[in-house]
Amino acid sequence: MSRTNTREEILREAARLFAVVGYKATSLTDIASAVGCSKATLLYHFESKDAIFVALVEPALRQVQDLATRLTPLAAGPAREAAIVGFVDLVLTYRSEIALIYNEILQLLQRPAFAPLKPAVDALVAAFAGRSGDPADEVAAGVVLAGIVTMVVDRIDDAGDLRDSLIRVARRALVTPVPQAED
Amino acid sequence: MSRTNTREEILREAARLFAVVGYKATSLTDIASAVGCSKATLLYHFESKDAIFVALVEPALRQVQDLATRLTPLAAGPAREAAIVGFVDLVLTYRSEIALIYNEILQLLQRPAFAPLKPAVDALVAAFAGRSGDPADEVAAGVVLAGIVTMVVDRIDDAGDLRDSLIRVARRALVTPVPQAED
DNA sequence: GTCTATACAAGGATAGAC
DNA sequence: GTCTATCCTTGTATAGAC
Repeated sequence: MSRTNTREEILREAARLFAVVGYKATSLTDIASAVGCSKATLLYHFESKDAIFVALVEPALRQVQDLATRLTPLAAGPAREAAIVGFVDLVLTYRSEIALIYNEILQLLQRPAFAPLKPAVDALVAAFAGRSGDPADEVAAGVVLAGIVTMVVDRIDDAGDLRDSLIRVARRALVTPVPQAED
Repeated sequence: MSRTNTREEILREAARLFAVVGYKATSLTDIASAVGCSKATLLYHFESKDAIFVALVEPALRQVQDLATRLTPLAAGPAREAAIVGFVDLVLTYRSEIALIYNEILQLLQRPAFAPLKPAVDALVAAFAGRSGDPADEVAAGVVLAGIVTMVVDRIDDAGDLRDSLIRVARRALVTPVPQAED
């Protein structure tokens, strides 16, 4: 099969497959058959499976670096505001590429053994959100919950004030009014 | 080699290896040689490599469910506070087990192609933290940054107010005073 | 319970023809 | 540029002796 843009097709199909089943779970054979070519053709256009992945996320990588560069000359206050808005927009723009990376975890969590986790996490998120039912509050709750988990892994050897810092940022982030219950 | 607690030893060594090199990157052969037994012995005690992993994270899973259950009878306000403190403590307690899951991503990010990402993320975190240098502010910054990324992936199909919600929670969470610069 | 030996499948990657 | 065929390695799992 002859094409003008085999390389692009490989990237497109690889992105689709990585997004659906994850990077590790996608084999060169899978990509090849999706594209309609052989594994050898894949490896003619890309040095390795790894290289395909890197090619996919590379534009996003560059944009993060650009954002960081743009922040450098700014004073602390404006830098923070620019970082917040710039980062949110960046992440939204490259959500598919980021999902490629996060899917490695989602694959793990989708096993039957983890099924009971979902309702428990939902209950936690609702509690974080003050049971308001407001989507904005649930987003905030999700940010806090996921952020806490990530930071603990990131600072796995921390022996200091991590606990207090986490609790304080969570309280700050979740300052919406709580609906009054009567009993 | 005869042991009273081969099963425990398998879990211990598997946890160590999974934590160091990741789940996927750890083979049954690796675990067997760390324990000092054969692959066949591993598979006598556990149905599969997967079963070893599940056995490792299962206690953490149960604790999350327990926490969610404890929150159920509480009113919104107390539930939120109990959720925050309970969740932080839970995550800190089971950090190693959680790291097992997150290592799948960390493996990806540790490749050479992603090396330039680290300084860029550090700059973003510093900007989020208002360049205060305070560790507590950097923890807050990390929570917000990681939380935003996770939520965007989680709500990948969102077409609504996600952007605004994210920006607002970030501003709320990062309300520390910013050092004044003179120019 | 534990071992050795082995079977089996699948993945990434390469050689060389066309 | 693309293919077929093949190689090598690794992971999972089983059989059967001890």
